[in-house]
Amino acid sequence: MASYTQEELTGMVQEAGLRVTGHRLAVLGYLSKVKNPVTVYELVDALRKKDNIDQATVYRNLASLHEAGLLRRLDFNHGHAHYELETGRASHQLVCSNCETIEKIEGISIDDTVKKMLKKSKKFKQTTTHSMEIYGLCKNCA
Amino acid sequence: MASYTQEELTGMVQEAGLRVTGHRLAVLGYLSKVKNPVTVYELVDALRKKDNIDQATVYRNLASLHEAGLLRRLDFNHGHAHYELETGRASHQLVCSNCETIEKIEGISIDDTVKKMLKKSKKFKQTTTHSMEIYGLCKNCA
DNA sequence: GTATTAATGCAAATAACTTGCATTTTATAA
DNA sequence: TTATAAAATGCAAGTTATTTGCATTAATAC
Repeated sequence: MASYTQEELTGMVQEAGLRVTGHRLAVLGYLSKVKNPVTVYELVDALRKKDNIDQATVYRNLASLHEAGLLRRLDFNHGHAHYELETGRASHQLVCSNCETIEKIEGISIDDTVKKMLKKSKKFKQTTTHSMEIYGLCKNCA
Repeated sequence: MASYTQEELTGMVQEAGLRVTGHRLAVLGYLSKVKNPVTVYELVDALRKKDNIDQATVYRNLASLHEAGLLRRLDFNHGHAHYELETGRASHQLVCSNCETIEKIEGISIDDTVKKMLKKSKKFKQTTTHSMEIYGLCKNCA
């Protein structure tokens, strides 16, 4: 999606107050290149082809980057998490309830809806960025 | 939320093509009485107080009822699934990204948004019911 | 009622994810 | 630079949520 340069990624990591390591940059770099949220398995698999990275390291990096606000963690009821770069903008996707197909939809806004929800809420008065998953059947499964 | 009579629950199970058992009715009955989606743990805990039900049975009933379209399975990035009755209507909730607070918000519609998303989609041409989770910080955590 | 097939309990197995610990590396200070 | 404190890493082992195998029991169909 975004595809940052190595220098930009380094800057992002530093500004987040984290140390710059090859593995950390690799995780972030990979996520900056894909268009759909990826699973940890996919990430480990892809990074293993270049570096010798352990899955524990991948999990720890995902956790620290997420904690620092650089990543978004998504769940599509597939039994494992998906991650994507945190762009600051909302993240909306269609998810197949039968197979593991997902499709990110860009260019729509539900800010008004979120405002309405907050107005009705008793427990929340603010939100951070949000994600929305709409379930259905993909063309293949329909 | 809905709170059906025993007869109504029985009818729902039969129409779904499933056998009517005490445990199955208990699971469905419990879910028909709570207002927010519940965790499996909460369900097991609550049902254990009345019946001697095994957690494997709870999981299997949740799976069969979900498969039959009577339940909705939700995930709030808490590491465990939540379930609620499938009402046919959309399910919208605010979710705290810090603690486990969730709040179901009723009475809003995002049908237009879903239509827009489908129009932009390449992989989907229909959706079933949907759920939307908006993340933020609850008043307690803010 | 009896047969068929699904439901259940219990224990063991998986899958996703986390942690402990000894060993590098990175960033900071001298 | 070089020394140092703190964080990152690999590896193996541990958790937690969820699933499964199997023998037994109960629900529906005939």
